[in-house]
Amino acid sequence: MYSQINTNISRYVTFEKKELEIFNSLLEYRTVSKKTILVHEGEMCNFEAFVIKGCVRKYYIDANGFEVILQFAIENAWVSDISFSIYEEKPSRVYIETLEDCEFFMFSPETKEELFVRAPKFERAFRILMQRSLAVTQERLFNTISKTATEKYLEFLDHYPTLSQRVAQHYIASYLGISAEFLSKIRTKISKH
Amino acid sequence: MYSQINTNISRYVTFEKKELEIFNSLLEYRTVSKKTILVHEGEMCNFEAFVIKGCVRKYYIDANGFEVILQFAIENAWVSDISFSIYEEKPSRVYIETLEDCEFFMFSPETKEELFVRAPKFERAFRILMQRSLAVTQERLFNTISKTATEKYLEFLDHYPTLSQRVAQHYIASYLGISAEFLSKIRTKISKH
DNA sequence: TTCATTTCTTGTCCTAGTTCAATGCGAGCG
DNA sequence: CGCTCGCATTGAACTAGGACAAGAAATGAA
Repeated sequence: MYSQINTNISRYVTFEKKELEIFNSLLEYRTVSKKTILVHEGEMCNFEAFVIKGCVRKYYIDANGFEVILQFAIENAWVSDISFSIYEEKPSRVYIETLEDCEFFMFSPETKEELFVRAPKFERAFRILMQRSLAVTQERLFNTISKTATEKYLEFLDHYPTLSQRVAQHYIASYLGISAEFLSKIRTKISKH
Repeated sequence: MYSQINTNISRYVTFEKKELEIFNSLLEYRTVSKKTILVHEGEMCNFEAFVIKGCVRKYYIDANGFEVILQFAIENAWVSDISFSIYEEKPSRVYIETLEDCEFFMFSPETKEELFVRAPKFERAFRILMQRSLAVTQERLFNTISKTATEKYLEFLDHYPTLSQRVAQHYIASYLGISAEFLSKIRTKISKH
């Protein structure tokens, strides 16, 4: 049960058995059914979640009421609203919603702090995870600015080959920052070569 | 001399005098004159820099040879290519260039590691800095996708009021993901209300 | 002070992507 | 089994923003 998350957290930092035991003991296992909203705008995002199974989307709603998907998280990915910071106590501006039936491991900010006190090496692991998320987000920002819709879509397929089978097209369009109709047109053009 | 950077690093974590002394002793002070490129594409980015004075830009060059500015860093900001990771040994894809004469404090990856060994609490401070950068980048991604060019420009002015006086318009355009000509048109429209 | 280089502006034409319908099409549900 | 209802497709008209070109203004080196 813990092997997935332990492999994930050990990717850049090597832990001793004892440290992983502390880690595992603090995790909260939770199943959530399809189409459940875990965080609403304006609420506090009081968890950090590791996806064991399933798929979620994290999104903002813009001034005109349009959803903008910031992240899809599938198996072995982490999701939370990091713009929330315990230090600033700002409420979340994002929504996090399951797209499939999901299994998670979750942390509250308090248990995360407890983890850092009891096994400080995790501070390092989470720093590196954070760093990688930042790298991914910067890459995405660059793509969003510099590539055409078609290029973005092809890159998406390349990068997340399974996801296009699992989530609705209009979610992918929202992730890419284009309209659902235009994505459909791109797809028909691509399919005829 | 160290007060700026010590205030910055102590913003979310409280350090003892001794810890700050270790930190300061590992910093490398460096002055760099205007229009110097600190990292070229394909090179390793072997530093993390804190801007004491001056202004730099960090940018990619896209497939068509266009620059896309990812970040401006002015006084009290950190800049480095985080997509570089010691763990992956990938060469940098970004350029970092000074726009004014600059003063920096710099870390190499090795001295950063040394810092973490000698004063592990810094691991936490850098995790939180990372977290904040991620929040800023996500906000920018959201704005890039959901706002019009005019909205983005007004928000930029609001967010970085001094920067528009300090850097060339076409750099701001590149940061906003729009053409320099179009930014000029936006500006004339705004100035006539 | 002058010349050169870079930056900014303005106009015209052009295109990638949007908006708004209308229609088709599965999949879940009674 | 048929009926929704959300999802995808297609088309036509529209627009935000880009590309190009040429001139004006500012900066800076000698």
